[in-house]
Amino acid sequence: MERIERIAQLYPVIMRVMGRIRSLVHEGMDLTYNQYKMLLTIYDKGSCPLNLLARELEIAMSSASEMVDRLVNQGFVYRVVDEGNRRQVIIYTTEKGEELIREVRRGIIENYRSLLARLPDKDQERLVGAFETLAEVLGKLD
Amino acid sequence: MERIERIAQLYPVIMRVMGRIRSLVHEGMDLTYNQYKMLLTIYDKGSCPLNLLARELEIAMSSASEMVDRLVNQGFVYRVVDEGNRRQVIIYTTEKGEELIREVRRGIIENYRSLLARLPDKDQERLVGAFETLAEVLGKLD
DNA sequence: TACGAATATTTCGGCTACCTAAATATTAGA
DNA sequence: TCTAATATTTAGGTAGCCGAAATATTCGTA
Repeated sequence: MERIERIAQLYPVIMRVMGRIRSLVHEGMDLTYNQYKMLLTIYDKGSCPLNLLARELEIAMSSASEMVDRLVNQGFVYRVVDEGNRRQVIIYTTEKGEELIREVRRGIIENYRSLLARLPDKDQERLVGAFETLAEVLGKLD
Repeated sequence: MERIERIAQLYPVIMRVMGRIRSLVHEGMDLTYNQYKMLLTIYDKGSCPLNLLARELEIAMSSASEMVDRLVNQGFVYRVVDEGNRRQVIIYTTEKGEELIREVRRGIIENYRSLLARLPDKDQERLVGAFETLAEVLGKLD
């Protein structure tokens, strides 16, 4: 079969299984995957202005603002007006949010571990290799 | 770095780019990706009872029913009560739906083609290879 | 054969996640 | 000192997803 068609055929298969992996790995966490990504982005920087958050997560500012609302309601982050530029709002993680993100992160690694344990060592190595190739090659399309 | 951590690190990177590819490839189509998947499933079988549709797309019956509503509203499919088992509803594509799916399918292939054209031949080959490895290895986790 | 259990679907209420456009507020610049 | 640019929020929509409740229909059995 032609190369393009092969890719068009494999794409949905891979997306489906990748999605499945995501739900297995994030199962039982107290955050949706998107909330996890957002909280992690803030946590890794210590704090993050909303506009940067939207840019990094590649979503509209209004979407980011709504997601922050949900994280605020759950007590994981809070907003502070930037006194150096009062138009800007900076998001900080709460203690509760930091504890959660560390816990979820550990849980995710553990879930990856037990998921991968179902594969023979050789396949695990092939998986890592394929992931690395993909990250590199697809990165060029970005 | 440990293998598990490398996978945990690469997973979101790949998901992000795969999602990006999806939106590039499906850009300008008159169907969302999920609607495309559903319509294609029906089209490939000629028709499909709702319960089977839900099972194949791995969504709740109620979700499938809503998606069918949207496809019906757009004039791409219609419902028929199965006379052999009047509890069951069978979904058929309309002429309009069949024309659309053929057109969208061609468009998707074309979009893949121009997307991949941005990669040197060698990388295209690596991409197919990585996709095939992933499909095989991840399939075992399913 | 009548009746309760199983099956198939739809509807309802509720949630996340997205978007655009409009409304506010603040700051920068001419 | 105004106007333009910047940052955010709010309002109004849509897709997609779920579980539970409401309907219909069919199956199996007493």
